[in-house]
Amino acid sequence: MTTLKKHYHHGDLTTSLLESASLIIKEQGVENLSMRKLADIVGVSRTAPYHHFKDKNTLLCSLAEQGFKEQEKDLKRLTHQKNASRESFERYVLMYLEYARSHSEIYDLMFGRTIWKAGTPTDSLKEASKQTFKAWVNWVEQLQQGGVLPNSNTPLRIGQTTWASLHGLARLLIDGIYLDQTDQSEMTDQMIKNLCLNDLASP
Amino acid sequence: MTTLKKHYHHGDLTTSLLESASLIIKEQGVENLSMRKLADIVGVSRTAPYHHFKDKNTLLCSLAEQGFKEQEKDLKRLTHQKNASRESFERYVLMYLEYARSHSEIYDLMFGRTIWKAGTPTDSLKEASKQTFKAWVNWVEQLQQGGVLPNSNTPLRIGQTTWASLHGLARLLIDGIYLDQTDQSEMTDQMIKNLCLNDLASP
DNA sequence: AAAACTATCTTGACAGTGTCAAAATTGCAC
DNA sequence: GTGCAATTTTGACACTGTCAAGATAGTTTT
Repeated sequence: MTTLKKHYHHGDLTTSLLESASLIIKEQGVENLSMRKLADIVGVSRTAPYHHFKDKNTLLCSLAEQGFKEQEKDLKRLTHQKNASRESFERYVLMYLEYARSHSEIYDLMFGRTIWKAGTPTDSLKEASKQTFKAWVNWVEQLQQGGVLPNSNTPLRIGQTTWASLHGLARLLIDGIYLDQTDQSEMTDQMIKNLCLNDLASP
Repeated sequence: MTTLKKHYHHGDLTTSLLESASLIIKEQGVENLSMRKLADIVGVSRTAPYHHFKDKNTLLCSLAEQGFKEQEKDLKRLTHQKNASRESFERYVLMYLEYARSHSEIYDLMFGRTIWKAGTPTDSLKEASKQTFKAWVNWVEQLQQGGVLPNSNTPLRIGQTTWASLHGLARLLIDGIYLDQTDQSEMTDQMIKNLCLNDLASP
């Protein structure tokens, strides 16, 4: 973005576009990203991006895909660590919510309707999201075996519901409905309690 | 919408716009609602709507507000019914998810970023949503007293988290991420189990 | 070396969007 | 009927995504 060559051929427009787009949506939100502004910032004509991305939707899918890849890496690291303790799970929940907060626009692309309903998810994106979810379910399985998450159902089902809960919380924190910082942290604490298997041992 | 008078003055443009807008977003999604098309359908010029709604955002807020009002009514009915049983809660959860599914576009307006983040919620909308949430918390309190929801925290906090979970599930069902019908119903069942206080009585 | 080819980028154009300012039309109170 | 206020229209502007056709540069072939 900073290095703008004045050659006819840009060099590596594809990644340049992705980087700039990522920056724009981070700072101004996805609704303020236009292909034309993006092209302008990268220093190229309006339609140049269309030789690297079929359309705007495809570009957004690419952005979302990066997010999934990153999340999958985090999950796999946790799973290989083989530390399925409650503390470990708590750390992940906090990490998940922090990611959602600090990359709220990417998060919205990953799970929001912009791509999944209004747009059309790329095959590549669908695959990435599926892979990430699989990594999540794997970790949930470990957490069940570690006695952190309930064993009352399959890893898939427990994974779906606890993730839905986490996702719901993330959305509320992100979408501008809950802004009070105190509420946010206490909601998170309570949510963890809701998700985890209660320790029923008497004191 | 069906009755189009050819007078200069439309009669009741405000409600006519709301009705048509509601129909359009239901059938084509909120991203396919344009002020111009809307005006055209109602049989009025492009800018006529702007004398009834400050801008598109305000119109959408009005739509969302209707949704909140309806939801509040449902909740108050439940509360006055004083039947804080698990069955009653289950019915509400199913009803909530069914509303989200069948009015997915309105639901998205009520809780999504279109209004709350990308746009600016009207004072009137903020008030309506606050009122609805209060009604929800009131019912949660009854459910806690009825031993359906956990008593480990205040009605506000428990209300926030269980609603977040419900909302997360609703979003997944709505936003096109989970489409498989079998998964949907089993996820719902499991979610209810997660939310409710487990009956620990031995058989 | 020149010529042919391919990848990349640009210009021009079209249909669509939200919304503002000024002008036109109408219904109602007097 | 006259005046006023509510309502609607026309014109305009600055945007948007994206297509078709042409221009340019780097690469390969001869």
